[in-house]
Amino acid sequence: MPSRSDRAESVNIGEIARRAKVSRSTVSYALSGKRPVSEATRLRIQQVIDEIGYQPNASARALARGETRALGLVFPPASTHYTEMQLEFLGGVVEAAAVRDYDILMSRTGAGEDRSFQRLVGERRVDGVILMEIRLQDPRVERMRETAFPFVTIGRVADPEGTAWVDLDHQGLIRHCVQHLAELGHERIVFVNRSEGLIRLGYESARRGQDGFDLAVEEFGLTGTSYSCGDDAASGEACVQRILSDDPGTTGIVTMNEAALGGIYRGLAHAGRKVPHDMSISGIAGSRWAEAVTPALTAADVPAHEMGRIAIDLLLERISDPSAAPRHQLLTPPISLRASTAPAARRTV
Amino acid sequence: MPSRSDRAESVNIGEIARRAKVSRSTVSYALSGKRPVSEATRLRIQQVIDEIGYQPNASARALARGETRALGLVFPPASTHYTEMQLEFLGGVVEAAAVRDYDILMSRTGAGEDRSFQRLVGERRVDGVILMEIRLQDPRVERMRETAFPFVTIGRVADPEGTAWVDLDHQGLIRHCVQHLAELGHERIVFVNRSEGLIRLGYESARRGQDGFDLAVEEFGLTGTSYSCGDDAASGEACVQRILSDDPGTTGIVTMNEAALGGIYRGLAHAGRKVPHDMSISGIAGSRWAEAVTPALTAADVPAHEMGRIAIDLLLERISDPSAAPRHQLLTPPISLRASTAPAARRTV
DNA sequence: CATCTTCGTCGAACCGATTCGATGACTGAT
DNA sequence: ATCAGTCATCGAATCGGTTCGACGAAGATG
Repeated sequence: MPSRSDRAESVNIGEIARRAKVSRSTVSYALSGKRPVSEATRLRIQQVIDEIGYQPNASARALARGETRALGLVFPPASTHYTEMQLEFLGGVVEAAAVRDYDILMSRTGAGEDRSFQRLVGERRVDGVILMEIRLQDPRVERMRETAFPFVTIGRVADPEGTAWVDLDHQGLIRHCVQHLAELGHERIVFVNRSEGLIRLGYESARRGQDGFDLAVEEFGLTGTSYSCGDDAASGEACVQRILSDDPGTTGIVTMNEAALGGIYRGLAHAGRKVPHDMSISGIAGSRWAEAVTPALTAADVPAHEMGRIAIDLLLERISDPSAAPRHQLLTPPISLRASTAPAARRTV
Repeated sequence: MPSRSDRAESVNIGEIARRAKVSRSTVSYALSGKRPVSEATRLRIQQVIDEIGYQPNASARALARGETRALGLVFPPASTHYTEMQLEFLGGVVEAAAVRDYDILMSRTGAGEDRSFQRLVGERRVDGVILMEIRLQDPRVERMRETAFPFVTIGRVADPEGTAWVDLDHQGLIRHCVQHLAELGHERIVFVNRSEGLIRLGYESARRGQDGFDLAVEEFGLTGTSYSCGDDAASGEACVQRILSDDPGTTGIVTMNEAALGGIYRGLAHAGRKVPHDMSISGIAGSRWAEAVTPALTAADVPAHEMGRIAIDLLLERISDPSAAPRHQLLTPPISLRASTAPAARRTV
């Protein structure tokens, strides 16, 4: 049975102090530079450190300093599928954090169950959190607002006043897609949104994308119908069948559902519709998904990696100066013209 | 200027003790149950806790207990693209860890630069680490072996003796794919591996998959050529062009490169080859990628989510009993027959 | 030469928990 | 009535750092 004293004998600051024949505080000051230390002792200390390979214990430091140098990334539970964009975003976050000497702690937060979330914030495991998958009305955001714990949202709530956030302008981007199709002469188009469930929950990108579609359809005087669609290929295929049976005269599809994209293409192929000759498609998607389909998708490329970096910067800003007004950033990436859109064919239905 | 005493006045165990009129140690015992506490005081303490919402500080607890209740996930740097499988795996890891009350700390480790890795292990931010993207000869593994820090590898090194790991049997799975094509009568097949760079680095799955292909081609008496291919659609398309110009008589493709899959299909479409009529394809891929292409890919579905769970279990085993012999698990998921393979056509070249 | 700084260093307190040994109250057996 | 044995609780030490106030020595100033 391990007794209290025979812990893993990690080298600690006391050991360094002893060997360098100085006090522990001097070692600390030599390392942090917060008070002057003579060149001679600094050298002696450094030598000892190099010799036995000392690295300060993170928990002890966190306790003493009152900051953990870790940030939380609260991402959605497994039920919803992950998208390329989320992964890309995660990479950006981790990378940007590492550069600034912060670690990223992952947390999944489900609907009611927020145990892991409580661990992060309540037990002060992190200095701030990034909330993903924001809903227009989001209880997590309300809670964070109350507790004054530093946070940033990816996506924005209905009333984002006083919160820091970074978001894609889904409304504007979808409007652009519609405009693009309208300019190509398409008149009967559809919108393939994400799943019914996400929309009902008030998932902000789905809602704002929907608004963008509805407004744009009216603005350009088109006929537009909307469909919700699960985040997988099979749902995409089924969705296309519905679309074509509802209105065989449809010539354009706008979508935000990158995971269903492969299925949408497959459904069209089965129905004998060629892209872009018989059907034009455009939307919002990570560039790798957009380029994985044939023909490649004309789409607004989500700069997910950069969004990760921005999120970190906004969050660190909140942490270092909590009293400053929160900033935000609304991104509008340009639409990459690829091969999936073409002028509307003169159809004689 | 904030002075030392006006920290964020988080409620601490002392505050609880004061209000409940007991000592701090009693509060601690009431919470941990490591010593008996009378029902009356336990209730009083619990009441105070509920009232002012106390949660023990993680850093302090980590320092006192000598364990952080966090695990590190060391994943590859951004240069290589992420695959569906990695994301799925990450989800499995985070979920399994959460269930066991552990958090996951992310770290990217590049070739030489292992600053973030040092933070995790050297500063004892975590109790153990999971290493991804293992190479046959992996310096990280050697280092971990020496330091006796608990770890698990995803994928196994050339000599995995004495390490805990979970891996896909790439060699066996690729052999199965080849066998499947051989049984369908294909005689001239190719292998589309991952990128040249990864193979050269000794990336274990790429190497073992290659071995599987080479051995199987010999075993079944086929003609087989291997190609390396970047992790993106464009590379996949280019690769198909090379394949068809090198040997137009090729009728089967086996691949481990899920990110290039879309490009492979596109290249075949451009060349006028129909899948599976003119060309059969099978391989190893996450089921979502396999089903995103048309026709859907006959492939060994990577149980990435489950691998994450297994990795956590193996790691926690190492942590709780470092002296026990490390265990491992080699997974051989069955091949899902989808629509991308068919009997070889009688070609008259 | 006494006084005032400045510099370098030290000891002690502190961060917020856990855990060990000790102590006092109560119970039950003798 | 006494003594041993539980049971509940407390105080103090500890984990490994950081930071504050103090203090002695050296150099500058008058």
